[in-house]
Amino acid sequence: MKLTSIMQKYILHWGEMGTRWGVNRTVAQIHALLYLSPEPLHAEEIADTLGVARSNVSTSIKELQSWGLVHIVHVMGDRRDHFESLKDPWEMFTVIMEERKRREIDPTLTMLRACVLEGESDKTTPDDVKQRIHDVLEFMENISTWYEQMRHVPRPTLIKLFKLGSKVTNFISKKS
Amino acid sequence: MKLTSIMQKYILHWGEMGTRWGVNRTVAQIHALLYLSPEPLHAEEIADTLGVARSNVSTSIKELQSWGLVHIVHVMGDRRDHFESLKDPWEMFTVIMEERKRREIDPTLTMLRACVLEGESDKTTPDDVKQRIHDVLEFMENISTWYEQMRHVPRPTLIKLFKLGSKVTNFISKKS
DNA sequence: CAATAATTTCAGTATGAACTGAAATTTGAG
DNA sequence: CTCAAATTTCAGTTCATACTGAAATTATTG
Repeated sequence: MKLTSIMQKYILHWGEMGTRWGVNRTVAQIHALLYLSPEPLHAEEIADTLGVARSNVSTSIKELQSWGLVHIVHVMGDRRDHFESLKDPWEMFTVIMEERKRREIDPTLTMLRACVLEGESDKTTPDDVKQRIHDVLEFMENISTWYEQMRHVPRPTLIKLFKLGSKVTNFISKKS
Repeated sequence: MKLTSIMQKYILHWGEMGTRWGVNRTVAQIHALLYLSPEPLHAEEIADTLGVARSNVSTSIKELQSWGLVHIVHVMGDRRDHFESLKDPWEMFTVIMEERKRREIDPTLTMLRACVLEGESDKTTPDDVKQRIHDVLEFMENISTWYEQMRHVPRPTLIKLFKLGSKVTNFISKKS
């Protein structure tokens, strides 16, 4: 696959940004490439296009599949696996949110609850310290519950809400 | 500073989670320690408590200050700098959001706009590829604008909105 | 059921970021 | 202004993770 200057710029930047998240450069680059690509690509083509080892592509694709961002596709008369990315930015966004919640928020909630529980029978930890742990727990539980509710709202409604922006708050702040 | 079992658990977990973000372990641990600590700590005490080099604390504190999560405090009759963390989870959250937007979203928007611009005078990139870059730009601009609006909403209103959760959507989906 | 293509695994290597400790610099007190 | 304490800088080292290439495994075709 031949990359135009624009595609290169996009893929390189995405790779950089990936490292700022928990994602490594190659994984992010492959995702960018598959997102841009008009048709599904097979592993070797990805390796050639990005200049990385075939085996590296294999591992990275696995990672992207575990996020649910990339899916296998089969092409008639070709035994090789082909891969394609989700194409809807909104969907990619929600998939990533979902997964980050699962990998980061949920384990933290578990840890915080364990701390609070242990705190009940622990006389050595000062009360104000316990209080602060409790504050974090409460905050994250709020975020979590809010998110749980929001993700069950139908997409069109969500988009409408989104488009409204701060207009929703005019209404809310009035009714005390 | 003596860490109780609970505090250790909290700080170690926070350190782990830090690495999942862009933050390194020590930086995250120091932040956790300062958040829990009832009073501001000086660098050496932090180094001793966490078992890291004095110089490492210096660098990490700089990082935390650049995020606006930690501030210098001076204690009467002590020339050493002391440090304290923001204590309000909501405030910490918004500070982090703000900074991540600045470091991650804004540069990406710049890149995407450059791609779209270059695309206007580029005949080599297929139209559907250009379209997809445009889609991402549009999506991120939406997020960005929404965020800009939301951050100017007064905190109490925001919290109210938050507490409402998906109740806001009942209203919205009705008026088509 | 070969033969071959495709994919995955994995041991070893490369790379980059984090960390240390010593030296340099800055700050503050007398 | 001098001295000591506090802080920062930085060259070298450690450590974690990404990456490679070869070998092993799995799948597909005739």
